[in-house]
Amino acid sequence: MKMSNGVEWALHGCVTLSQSRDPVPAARLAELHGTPPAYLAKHLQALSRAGIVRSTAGQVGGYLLTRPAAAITVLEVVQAIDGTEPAYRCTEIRQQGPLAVPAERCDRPCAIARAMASAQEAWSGALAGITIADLAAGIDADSEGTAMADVRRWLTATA
Amino acid sequence: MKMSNGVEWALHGCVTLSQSRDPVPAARLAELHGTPPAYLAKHLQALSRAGIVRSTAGQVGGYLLTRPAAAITVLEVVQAIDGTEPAYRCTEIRQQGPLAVPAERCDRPCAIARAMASAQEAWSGALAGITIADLAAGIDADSEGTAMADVRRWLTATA
DNA sequence: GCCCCCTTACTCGGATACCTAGTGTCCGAGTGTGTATGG
DNA sequence: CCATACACACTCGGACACTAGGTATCCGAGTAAGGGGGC
Repeated sequence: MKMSNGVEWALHGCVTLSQSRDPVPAARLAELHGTPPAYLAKHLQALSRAGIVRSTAGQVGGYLLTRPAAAITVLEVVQAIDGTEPAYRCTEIRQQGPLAVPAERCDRPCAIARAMASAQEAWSGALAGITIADLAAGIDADSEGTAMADVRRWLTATA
Repeated sequence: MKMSNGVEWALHGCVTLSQSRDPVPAARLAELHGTPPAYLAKHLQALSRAGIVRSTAGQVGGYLLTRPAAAITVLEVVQAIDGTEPAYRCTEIRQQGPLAVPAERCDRPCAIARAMASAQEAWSGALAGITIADLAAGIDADSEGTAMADVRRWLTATA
């Protein structure tokens, strides 16, 4: 089970975008995070499709959050990049083989699928309880309150 | 984020093995579950390496659980097949780019990594709280108490 | 001086190669059983 | 009748192809700004 690497870039990108009131081009974000520009752009497209960011074309265009950072959960970003379907997919092997269970009695998921689904639920719940604003606050706390100010300064410096 | 398909087979296989006191060959398990025999064998090898099942060679050999089903958690089986490292791997991009944080101040994981780790913890905790015995009981309950008896009968029938 | 149009440079967006990791399969090494033989 | 040695059939284990999804990249379509020209 491996999560797409783009999730990390998308989360960092959203935190950065939360500090800007003007659109930020993908190339600028890539420069700040030291990531391949084109690949980061691909993931930003996914965020755009999910309605988390809004893109503006043209000369001073770029990406911008559609909502306040406190209204965007980590779960939304993860699902936008990595997809919404759960990690465990039941292939209904209980309906296979000599002891197959008839399909009519498989109205509810089997016990194994239920167990995996409950774990997935716990995971999703944890991520849904954290917002981009929380992440920004955490990063700020780690750097004694200077990190976000530095980001804001850097974004406006070369703009 | 996609979990290996072999996890489902391994869990079903462990439930089946919990119903047998004699070794069960991989080919027999594959027949019961309708899965490719060679591929299932590959995953059983992983379970063997993890110490969850014990293999016996020879004419009446096969696989057997090393512990009571109530002492084997779903988490163990999942990690044996899918690996122990978490789905999210932080690449420390905070140390990249023009606003890089010096490595000396990165003694603890960044806020994003902490958020993902807490979610992973919730997921692992949920799976660690369910045992193979619980799964067997759940499957039994779904079929009004006949499923495990049918498995035991089938295992001894063609042995 | 003001308005309109055009050029320009910059942006995103999707379509296109590459590469790792999961999927699936096969054959060889090892082992315990069962039988045939000799005492 | 019992012990021993052998041959056998069956088991696992690791090594070998194949395929899908993630990784990385590029170029074209579209747009807003800014400058130049006309009124």
